[in-house]
Amino acid sequence: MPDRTEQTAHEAHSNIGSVQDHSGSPSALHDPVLAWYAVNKRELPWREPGAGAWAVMVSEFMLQQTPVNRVLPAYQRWLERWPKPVDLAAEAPGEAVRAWDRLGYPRRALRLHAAAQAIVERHGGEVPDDHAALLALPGVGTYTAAAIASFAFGQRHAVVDTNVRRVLARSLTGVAQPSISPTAADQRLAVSALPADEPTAARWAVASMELGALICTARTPRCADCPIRSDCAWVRAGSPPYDGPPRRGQTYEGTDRQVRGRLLAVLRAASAPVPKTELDTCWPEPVQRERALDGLVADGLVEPLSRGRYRLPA
DNA sequence: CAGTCGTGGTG
DNA sequence: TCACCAAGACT
Repeated sequence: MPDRTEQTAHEAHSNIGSVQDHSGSPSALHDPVLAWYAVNKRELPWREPGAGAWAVMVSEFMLQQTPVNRVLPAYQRWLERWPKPVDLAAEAPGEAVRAWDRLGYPRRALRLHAAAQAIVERHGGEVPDDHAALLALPGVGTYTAAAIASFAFGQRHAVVDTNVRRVLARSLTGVAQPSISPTAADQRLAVSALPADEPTAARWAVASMELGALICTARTPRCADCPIRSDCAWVRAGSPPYDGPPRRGQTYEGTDRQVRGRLLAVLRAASAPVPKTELDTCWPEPVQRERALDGLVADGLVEPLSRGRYRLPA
């Protein structure tokens, strides 16, 4: 437990630049969150000391929109099979899609494969430590570039994922939920909350994210166990409910995504090319079925062969 | 920039 | 039960 006395009267000189009025002071959060993390962090394979940047990168790709518990087995198998970028780069992209299993969003598998090839071609087979170089890799966006640079190389970057956006929205801005999609304001807020010192900033990045994953959760936050509850602007305001616009529910039944998922499941399970007649059994409605299959081919997830047969890309 | 892209666990 | 949610990227 962090040994903090009750809030040491926040100075009234509040604001940083143009960001909205935070009722909390970012620096007041650092020590409690870091201390909490030291005690409560999960032991995850990509966090082990010898994991390396490739392990971090693989985990980050898999964790894009997929929960930790579902990533773990696929992650283990992946690194066992492809311990270095060059190992994956030498494989057919379809093997990456197959090994991706049912993690969802299989284009991530394709992008990770392409990123491995780019790492071999541009960086001698080593995951680059430069933020701009990372950002230039397929499938690496603002978040993932910062995450790899911070987690794997200890650099100082604002690592802004949905967890961090929620933690900052509550603790600093005082609202129940962050904006629906990431905004420039979120990014600025995260930058302003970053410790100045590089190693401390790197620890803050994982720690604040972990806090969002374990305590400051979306549905039912465990405020009673939160190390910064006494400094949290949202708690101080009486934990007001979310009052913004309704969040779009993501329907799945009957969508192209469901059809794509079914088609790809058949192809993943097949060791030989699959006749289209077999794929046709995946979905009764022909127009949507064709559209889904065409989409998969266009995305490079499926390769059409002669005589109406299909397979994962070679 | 809003839409698209999988899958499964859960409150 | 069923809507909501999970370490986003890309167009």
